[in-house]
Amino acid sequence: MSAPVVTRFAPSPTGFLHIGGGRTALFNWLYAKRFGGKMLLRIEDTDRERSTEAAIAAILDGLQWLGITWDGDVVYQFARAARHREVAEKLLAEGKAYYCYASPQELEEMREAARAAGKPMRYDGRWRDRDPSEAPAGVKPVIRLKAPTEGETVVDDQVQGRVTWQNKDLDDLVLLRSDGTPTYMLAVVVDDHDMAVTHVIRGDDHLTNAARQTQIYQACGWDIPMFAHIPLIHGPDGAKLSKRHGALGVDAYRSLGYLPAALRNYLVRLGWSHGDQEFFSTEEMIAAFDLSGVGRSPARFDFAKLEHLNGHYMRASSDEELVKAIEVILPEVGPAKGAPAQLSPELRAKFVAAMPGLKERAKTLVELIDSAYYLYAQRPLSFEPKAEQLLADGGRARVAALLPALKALPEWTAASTEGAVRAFAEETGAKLGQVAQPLRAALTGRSTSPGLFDVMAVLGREESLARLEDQAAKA
RNA sequence: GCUCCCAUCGUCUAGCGGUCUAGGACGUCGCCCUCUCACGGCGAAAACAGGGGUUCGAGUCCCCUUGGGAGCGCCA
Repeated sequence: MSAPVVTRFAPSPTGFLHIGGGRTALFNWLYAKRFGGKMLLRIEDTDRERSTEAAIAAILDGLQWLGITWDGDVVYQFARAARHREVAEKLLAEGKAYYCYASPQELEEMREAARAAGKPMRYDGRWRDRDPSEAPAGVKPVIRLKAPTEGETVVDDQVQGRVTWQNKDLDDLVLLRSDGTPTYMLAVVVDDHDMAVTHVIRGDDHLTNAARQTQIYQACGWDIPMFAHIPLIHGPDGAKLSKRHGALGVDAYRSLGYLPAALRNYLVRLGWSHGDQEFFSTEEMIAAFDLSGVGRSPARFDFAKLEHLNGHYMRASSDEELVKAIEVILPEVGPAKGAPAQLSPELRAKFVAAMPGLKERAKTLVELIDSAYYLYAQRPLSFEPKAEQLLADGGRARVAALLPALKALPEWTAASTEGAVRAFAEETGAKLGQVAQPLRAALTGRSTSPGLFDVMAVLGREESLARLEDQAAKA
């Protein structure tokens, strides 16, 4: 009987949930689901200066939007400080850790000297074997781990393979700060142990930390969890995905008009693969996910591919789902694009009716809103340059000539208007496109749109004829 | 500087010694479909970083070089 799988996502609340964190959370979640285990959520808020309530809210909100759930209550690391200190003091009592009275300035000098000499920048262990009686008066000491000086520390990583460090290269890290609060290194180990975490899946910027944490586990005599360090996501330029390179919070992707399912599918394929499969439903992801499929090299973030996936998921969505998704972001992105912040029942009905033609042509919800301009546009319409050109180049005359036939239609449907327009084109010896394009321009203000006759059907007789008359009058 | 990690088309990747004249996807470029734009279909260009080994045989194993990345805090 092996212990049930327990993974955890442990962000520090110093900012929004960025895309890399989102993927880490996704991998942890998938792994837990795959093996019938649990994913825990721990907020690493021991940095009291930088942790904020707003960031915690943003992270929780981001996870929720992505559809990633966690088991049990959220664990706040700062609340466990007493337990962390207890472990540090236990190690101290057992002789596996010691008080270090070196001042920050002393440490800085040590680093400077090492840098100047081209040596590794490590703590030199000056208090490791000194008697506490030599302690300078009035200095609050930190507690450092008495790390092994010989031999090696090995991390058997599920993604990176077997990674080895010479212990002489690792220094005595601080476990407890002079103010009695735990360092990240200690807190992570104690929490993961107490939370019974079996698999630590995180970014490979933590790979070196895994070695140092392994030493803490060993000093405590605890079982070491499986480690899996996944490669980082880079920006399109290959550099680290940083804020200045446009690293966005997941909330930004929502505003950009991406669907959670699309982002999840994009993210899971960034660094992980399952043969040639590109599309994964959530169920398929869970069934197929494993650490053995995770690659070791960093991936660049590619918006073009994300857009393609998003278009795929939009087309696969029902009209009603799409309109609902639009309504979520409309208050935020609508007004700026000249669209309403909310859909009236009448407009909403038009959106639903036009959705089949609209969703074929958009890659994001924002594009969808934009291309639906003709639905919420008020007369007189504004025209894009290309549309204006179509009308100016004899288009208005054609619209005017065709108008009587459309007005005479006994019923107003896509089929009936199409019949009238085709008949008109045939009579006048024009190609359908020569008639359709000016009509499109007059009706939508654009040179591109969903099928012309669907547009007229959704707009209705009255509005369609009014827009056409607006142009015919100027012919 | 020191330690560690990585390296297949522009990008994400398949490949786990022979089935690779290297496959898929995005993007790009043609053609088809067509009332526009998309979607869809068909097709094309496009990669094993370089050099040494090991082996009957290397994209696949080892070493070096080069190029990326991460870490080196009383931050997380």
